[in-house]
Amino acid sequence: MWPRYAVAAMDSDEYRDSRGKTLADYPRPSVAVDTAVLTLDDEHGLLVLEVRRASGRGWALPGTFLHPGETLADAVDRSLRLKANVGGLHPRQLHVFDDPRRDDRGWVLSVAHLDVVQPERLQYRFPEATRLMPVSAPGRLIYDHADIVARAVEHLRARYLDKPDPYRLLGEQFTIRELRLAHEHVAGRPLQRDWFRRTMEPQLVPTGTMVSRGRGRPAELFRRHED
Amino acid sequence: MWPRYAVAAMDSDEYRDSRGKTLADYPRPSVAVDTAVLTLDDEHGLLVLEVRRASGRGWALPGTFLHPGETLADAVDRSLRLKANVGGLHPRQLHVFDDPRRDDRGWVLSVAHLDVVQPERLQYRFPEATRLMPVSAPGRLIYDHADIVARAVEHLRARYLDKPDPYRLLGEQFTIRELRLAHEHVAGRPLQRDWFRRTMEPQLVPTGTMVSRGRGRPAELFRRHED
DNA sequence: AAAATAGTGTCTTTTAGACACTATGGA
DNA sequence: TCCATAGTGTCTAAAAGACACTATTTT
Repeated sequence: MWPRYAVAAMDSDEYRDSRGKTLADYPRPSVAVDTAVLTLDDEHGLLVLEVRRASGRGWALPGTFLHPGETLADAVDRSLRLKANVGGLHPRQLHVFDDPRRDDRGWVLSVAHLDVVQPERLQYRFPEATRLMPVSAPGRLIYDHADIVARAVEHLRARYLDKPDPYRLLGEQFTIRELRLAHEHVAGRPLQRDWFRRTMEPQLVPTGTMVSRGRGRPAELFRRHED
Repeated sequence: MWPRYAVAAMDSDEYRDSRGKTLADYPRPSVAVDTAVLTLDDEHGLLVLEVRRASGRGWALPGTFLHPGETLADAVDRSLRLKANVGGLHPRQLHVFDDPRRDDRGWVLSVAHLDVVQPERLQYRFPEATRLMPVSAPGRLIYDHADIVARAVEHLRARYLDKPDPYRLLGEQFTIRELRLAHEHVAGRPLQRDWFRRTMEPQLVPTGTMVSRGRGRPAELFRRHED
């Protein structure tokens, strides 16, 4: 047990050692961001964007070190532009990986992020420095990046349970069928057609436009509510 | 758009500037942890532990800077022992606050945490350097600490919806009534007595022991499943 | 006896799931 | 015409919520 005066003296915002340094002057970790960028493919389902390591060997999620004056979202955005030529996204934090020995380059904390993009935004990505892999078989990834992909999918699943495409995998307008197929890819299992319509339709705005895609009766296009 | 060779050259794990420094040698942020320690009081409901600032003015959540070689959980544990004389907890990450200007002492990232403790563990806390406040009225807190409390409660509520006291606010054994009162304090609203028993009892192990607490028919003590 | 609490039976409402039917286009 | 898909009615099963009753204790 500590005497009470010790508490105030050792509070990090006032404590100074014999050389007059504050705790903030002591060694600091590098802070990195690593992002699982997910997108949707009609054939292969949910895909994750991977980038070739600088050494040329192996694949990783796009990431970078946090620069002074930058927010984490800024750093995620910068890393995606730089490593994969993808821009304009809305990253969300997932987890901080903090094992002091996780990175052989030194003391590096990594803030894992999730980002979701429409497939068209990935069409100009660097063709040889990047690849898209199914989230169910992301290949061999460095460090804890496979773990990040798993957390990203888990997060996405929870969000897609009862709301129509909250992360906007689809464009502005879509049929209920397209919406259901997207949700099935996220959920990793088939969803019931009638139940799906009845839960989602009240949360959408009908456009009145009918579209015929392939065989079968034309379907109505819906869009999201403004908010 | 960047030529492909630029990608490899600027990858953070190989890039060197004209002075041969890697990106990891560039300025790094201080990393702090701040923790909303929640506990339960029969009268006042959910309480949050606050500590007096070193300057003596104002209150804050307990926190500290991350030290080299330490995990975030280690830092949380250290800060609670040092500032409040509370130990042996199991913190969970909530969010990284990353506004470069959020702390007037410089560039400081803060990883917000939640921790839940049984009230007895707080009985030896520093009496004048700490206080316990209701989460609904935490008083004036510095920086974004009120936001951390709100996130902590929100997280707790989600976890307490359908599982019996997952964060162990209560001890080893308890009656269904005690469990329900704890859940009502977390939920911030009364819960239905019969529905609550029917959802929780199958998830508990009966001990066979009956206890009489105050008036009314004695109730059976239950305990959690081993896992 | 009165009041308070434990524990349970049962009814109603809501929701999820299942099945089936009609409607409307393309091949 | 056949087939695929859209859209809807309706039944069933499961879950949530509401109400009431009996049981057992303290005051």
